[in-house]
Amino acid sequence: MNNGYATIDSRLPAYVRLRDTLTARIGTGDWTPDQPIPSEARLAAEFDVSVGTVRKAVDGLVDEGLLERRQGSGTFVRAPSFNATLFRFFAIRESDGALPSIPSSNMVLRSLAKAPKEAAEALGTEDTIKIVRLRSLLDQPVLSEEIYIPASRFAGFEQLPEAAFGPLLYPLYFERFGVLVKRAIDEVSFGQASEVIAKRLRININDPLAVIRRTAFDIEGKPVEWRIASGSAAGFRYRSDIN
Amino acid sequence: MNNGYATIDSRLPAYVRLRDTLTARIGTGDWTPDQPIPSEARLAAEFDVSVGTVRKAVDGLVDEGLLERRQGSGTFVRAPSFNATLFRFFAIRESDGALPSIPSSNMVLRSLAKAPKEAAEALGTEDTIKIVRLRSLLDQPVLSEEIYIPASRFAGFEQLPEAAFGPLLYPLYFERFGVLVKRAIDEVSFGQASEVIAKRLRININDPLAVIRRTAFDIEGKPVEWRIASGSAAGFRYRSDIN
DNA sequence: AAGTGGTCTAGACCACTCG
DNA sequence: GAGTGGTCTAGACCACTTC
Repeated sequence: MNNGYATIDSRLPAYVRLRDTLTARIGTGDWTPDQPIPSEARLAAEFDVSVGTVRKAVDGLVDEGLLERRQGSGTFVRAPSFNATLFRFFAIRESDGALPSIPSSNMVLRSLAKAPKEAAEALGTEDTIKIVRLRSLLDQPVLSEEIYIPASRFAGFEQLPEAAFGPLLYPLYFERFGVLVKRAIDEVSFGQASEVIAKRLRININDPLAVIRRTAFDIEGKPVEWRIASGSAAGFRYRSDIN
Repeated sequence: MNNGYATIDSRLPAYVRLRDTLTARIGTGDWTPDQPIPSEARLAAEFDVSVGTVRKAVDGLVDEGLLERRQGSGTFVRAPSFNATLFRFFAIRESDGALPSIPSSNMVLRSLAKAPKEAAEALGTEDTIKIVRLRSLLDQPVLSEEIYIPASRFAGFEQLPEAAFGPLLYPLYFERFGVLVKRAIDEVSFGQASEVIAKRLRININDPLAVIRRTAFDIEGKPVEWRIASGSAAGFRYRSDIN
């Protein structure tokens, strides 16, 4: 890992420095997913290294999922593919009919708030923006989410227009705040519905509840989001692919 | 993916053919984790390719976790590292005291058996060996497991001496049957304890239950194990690292 | 036909481990 | 000091996409 600070040169291998440089360039949004980035030969010339070294740098970013090669066309920035990777736990189904779609989202609250202990520990700060959402499938609420993000990195988030929000937050993080979620740790457990949660989900108090806590990290490994999501345990499915 | 059969030559790139050849050689156990495999230069000579091509083949296997490079020493077969990767869901704790250790295991039953529908579908065969285990932490049963493995690939499994079994099955699969678990899909859900399960786990009938279904796959992507594990929902934790 | 990534080579020198 | 992997080069030819 790195120390969390801008690790520019030191005496790292050329391909590592190039990789970091490219990562930064991707992060700024200079390059868009619809245009190829400069060709390997061009990059080699620009950075005064051999094509082989460029390939090795690009290889790393392809592995990380940031870039995508298309033979004959060029190399492209990948539109964040949170679809497949980070949203596997919405394989919630109703009465055995498979429903793999992404739930719609209703914003309940957005405000500056002091993070609760668990979130503050995960994020390393109490100074956060709190987001409460209700996610529904076919107008049926299935998941109640409480999300905390560091106010320092998401300044102004609480004032974004409603229209800016789609069903997924991570693309928004990236587009508006340059925060790219790269990795997350989920923890699934079971509990019972509190009064508030029961009302939101339209279930009874003390009904069994599935609870997912997630800490999400950016490219540099710094925590950028903590969330806790609750849904009725009945019919709940969490799928995880272990490689 | 490949078709599941020995995909030797066809007109694949040299590094792919070499990678497959090396994989096969690792699978047979010719190479042991305590001895380096032949050096890159040696492999290049043996297979009549350049060192760069050998590196690319080895790179792939390192990424897959089958090999491990040690600069100055050589490249080694990795002792199956199921520890870190495939056993993340045993972060079960008791009353808030973190207990990250691997649970011990008591064999309850081993026999040839017709797989239940779910297992048969996952494995593609009904002809299986059934294993029932009880896993405990500090003499407290925490997880009841029912495991099905294809009889064709694990012939004689039901007759292995008790002594052959450690707390983990995957190393055994590899050492005795050459089956290397490479990937698995877990599904966590919620249920209630049946009479049998309740008795095994020493809880009450209908107590809330966490249920984990897993399908495990070998290097070639063929399913080699289906299991269902149940534990009391209270205090249950399933951790998942998403990259 | 031009330009891109995909494969492959043959060699150089460096950094590290080990006897 | 010998042997190993780690980095890097400069070039070749192939396969594919696009115009």
